[in-house]
Amino acid sequence: MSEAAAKPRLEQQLCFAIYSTMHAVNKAYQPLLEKLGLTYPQYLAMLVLWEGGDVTVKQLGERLFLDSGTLTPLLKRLEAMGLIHRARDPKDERRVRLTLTEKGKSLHRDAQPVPGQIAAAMGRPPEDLKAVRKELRRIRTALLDARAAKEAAAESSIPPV
Amino acid sequence: MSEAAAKPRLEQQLCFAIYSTMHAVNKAYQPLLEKLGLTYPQYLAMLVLWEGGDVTVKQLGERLFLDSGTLTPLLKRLEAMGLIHRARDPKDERRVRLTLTEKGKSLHRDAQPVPGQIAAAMGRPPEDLKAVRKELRRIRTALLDARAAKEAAAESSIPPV
DNA sequence: CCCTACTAGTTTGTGTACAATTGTATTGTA
DNA sequence: TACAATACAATTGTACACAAACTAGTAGGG
Repeated sequence: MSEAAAKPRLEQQLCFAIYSTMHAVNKAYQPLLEKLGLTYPQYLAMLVLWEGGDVTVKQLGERLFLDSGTLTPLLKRLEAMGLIHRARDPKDERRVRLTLTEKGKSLHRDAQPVPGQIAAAMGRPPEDLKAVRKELRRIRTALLDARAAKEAAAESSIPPV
Repeated sequence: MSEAAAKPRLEQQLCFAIYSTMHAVNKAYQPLLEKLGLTYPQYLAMLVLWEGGDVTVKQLGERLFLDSGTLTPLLKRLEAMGLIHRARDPKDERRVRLTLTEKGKSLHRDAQPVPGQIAAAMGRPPEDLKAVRKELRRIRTALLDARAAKEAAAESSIPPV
């Protein structure tokens, strides 16, 4: 008889909160990144490259938790924009090394205000958000580990632990 | 000279934590939902329909924070699977009402264990996750409000507040 | 009643995401 | 050296996600 049973379960799910907040984040970035000509995933890739040195596609994928199927077309677009250069590593032709062009490097300056504007839109000092960030990363790790454990168990007949 | 300046900024960003955790969530759901023949967004739509009554596309979009451009093809797939029925509302032909088929209703039973399995994979009792969920929803609202305020300001020459 | 504005949904085009497959290069091992 | 196993990236096919343009239906003011 209590109304609790009839109450929406959707809004009570953490996963949906992550899902819908991600969309809101994307929409918040969109007008800021539009000026730079970037999408949010493209911006993330540029963030990694701005941090330093040249990187392989695999290394970028490990940082962003994305595979080459997603990154290859994304990186081709960045290359077409003249922001990066893609070239097979002469030392290991399997790898593709990514380097910033001058245009790509100079875009870093234009992107400086972005994090601050997003933080402002979130409406709370970064300290308060640290706990959320930390917990999200713990969840991410837990979910990915559970997945990896299951895959390992499926491949070998040896049960995990 | 401090190493802090050289430290990766990507991992310090809450937005990236949301972004990458969302992907992990998606991957965690995938093997569970595969048995039901659903994707995660399709599952969310079914959750709303399972909650009760028939719903219009617009109402569903408000619940899921998705627009009709995303929902129309998704709902067509659910209809093709025989899970839902889509029909124009005779009272207002602009609206499309969504109703569950018997097959769609019976799928609810098969989906019962899913939330529990996901919660288990997250590796912490739901109480600990409530704070995160709450804060994410606050962030989502703040970002969407900021966006709405900007749109309103752009449309009228009257400055907001 | 007519005409305009508005609303709901569909379509189109671009850009992620990812599983699965393919192609090429490297490594390990007999 | 041969040659199987592995590793890295690209390709293919499916499914979101959203802006913008489009279609059709409704409501409101004259």
